[in-house]
Amino acid sequence: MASDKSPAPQLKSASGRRLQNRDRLESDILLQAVRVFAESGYEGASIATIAERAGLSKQNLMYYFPSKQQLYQRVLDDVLDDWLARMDLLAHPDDEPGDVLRAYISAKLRFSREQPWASRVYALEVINGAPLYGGQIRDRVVPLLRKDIAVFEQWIAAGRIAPVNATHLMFTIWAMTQSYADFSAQMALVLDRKQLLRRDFDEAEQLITRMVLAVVAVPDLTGEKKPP
Amino acid sequence: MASDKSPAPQLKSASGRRLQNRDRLESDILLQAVRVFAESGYEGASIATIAERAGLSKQNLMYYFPSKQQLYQRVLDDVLDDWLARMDLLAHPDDEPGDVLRAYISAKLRFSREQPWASRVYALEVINGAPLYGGQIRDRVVPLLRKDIAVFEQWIAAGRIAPVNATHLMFTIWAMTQSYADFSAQMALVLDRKQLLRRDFDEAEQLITRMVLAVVAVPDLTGEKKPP
DNA sequence: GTCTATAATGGGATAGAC
DNA sequence: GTCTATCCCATTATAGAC
Repeated sequence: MASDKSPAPQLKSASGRRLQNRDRLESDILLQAVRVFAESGYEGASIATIAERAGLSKQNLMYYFPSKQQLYQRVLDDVLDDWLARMDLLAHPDDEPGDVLRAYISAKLRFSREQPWASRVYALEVINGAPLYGGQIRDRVVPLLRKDIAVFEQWIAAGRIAPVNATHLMFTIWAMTQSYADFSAQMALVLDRKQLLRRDFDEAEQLITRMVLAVVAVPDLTGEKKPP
Repeated sequence: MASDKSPAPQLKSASGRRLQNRDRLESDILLQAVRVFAESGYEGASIATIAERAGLSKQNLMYYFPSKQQLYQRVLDDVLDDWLARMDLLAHPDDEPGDVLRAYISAKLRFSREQPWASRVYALEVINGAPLYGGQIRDRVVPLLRKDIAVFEQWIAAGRIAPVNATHLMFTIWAMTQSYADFSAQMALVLDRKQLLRRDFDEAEQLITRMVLAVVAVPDLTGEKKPP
């Protein structure tokens, strides 16, 4: 995480504290930045707003992040890092397809619940056609999605799940789970609450899991009815 | 469509042509505006860009739409008008649930295919928390969604479909169909094409329909296997 | 209705003192 | 590393001639 090129090992405590301070400031800035970018988009977000919320001056912020674009790309990098780390679940293609799918849906929904701003910033970029981040998506996200789709296809070839269009199955799982972050404002209006509750996510998880398992014809063992 | 308050009936052809001209200019502007707003968001879009693409000067555009906000709200109004007109399908709750669901999914996907910019502008607004358009969403969209959800619940109560969470069923249908407009850039990258093809939408429709019908336990009669 | 000119604002970025 | 001051540019919006 932190760069390892500290040139003054003799003052370890002081420089360490300084480094810690800098890291803390940077993460404060990034925490506010992801929210502001999610609320207003790249152009709509202003450095001044981010700085104000993080409790420092605009010019001081620009000491840590020399340009708005660099800050934005760093925000997206962190979003991807977090998401990719959580989504390494389909790396076990030999497990039960039902278990893997359940875990995948659960992890993706959890990301929507815990990091809604991250999800939204990424969505905004994709909707706009990924003008600033298309390269990273091509290099980091697309290969992962393709790998997951290949796993689905192996399962189909081995007769472990019913034949479906694996690519679109991935797209729909992505769409359903993602929307609980991106469209939560509209969902909250329909449900007549200020924001989505844990319960809503649990109910969503149950339904999405049932839909996916039903279409690939894997017995649904989640919940209510248990074998006697 | 055109306003009927023409004050000079004696010059019907001239004033009519003028009115026609104005309408044509307005619709040209709106056509470009929805694209630019979809590509860059509200703040990122500039009047100058819209005017340039529509083939007139920035100041001239502002003669027809006195402010950026008014233009934006008019764009969103038109998006909603189009969408609401197409989505009046669940108004026939006595038809076969399977037929209604098929038609609904098909119409929503068609909207994503034919009006991707409209879909994206709306999505951008919702993701940002609907700061400028929340009132209209509450007044026009939410009641419609609630009505559709109530239809699902009537079907469940009558035993015509399996018991599911009707609200989240609506959310997932919305999510899956919407994403074929909003996330088409990423989908195209995964599929290694410049843009989605008609075929992709057809395959999506098949899978989404199968998923929805499977989870509500309605026999799926779409396609491949027909009774002899 | 369309043009030129211009206000007025806001935001990103830089320079330099401390 | 943090602050003050400032530059520079893009953009919305208005005024007024034709």
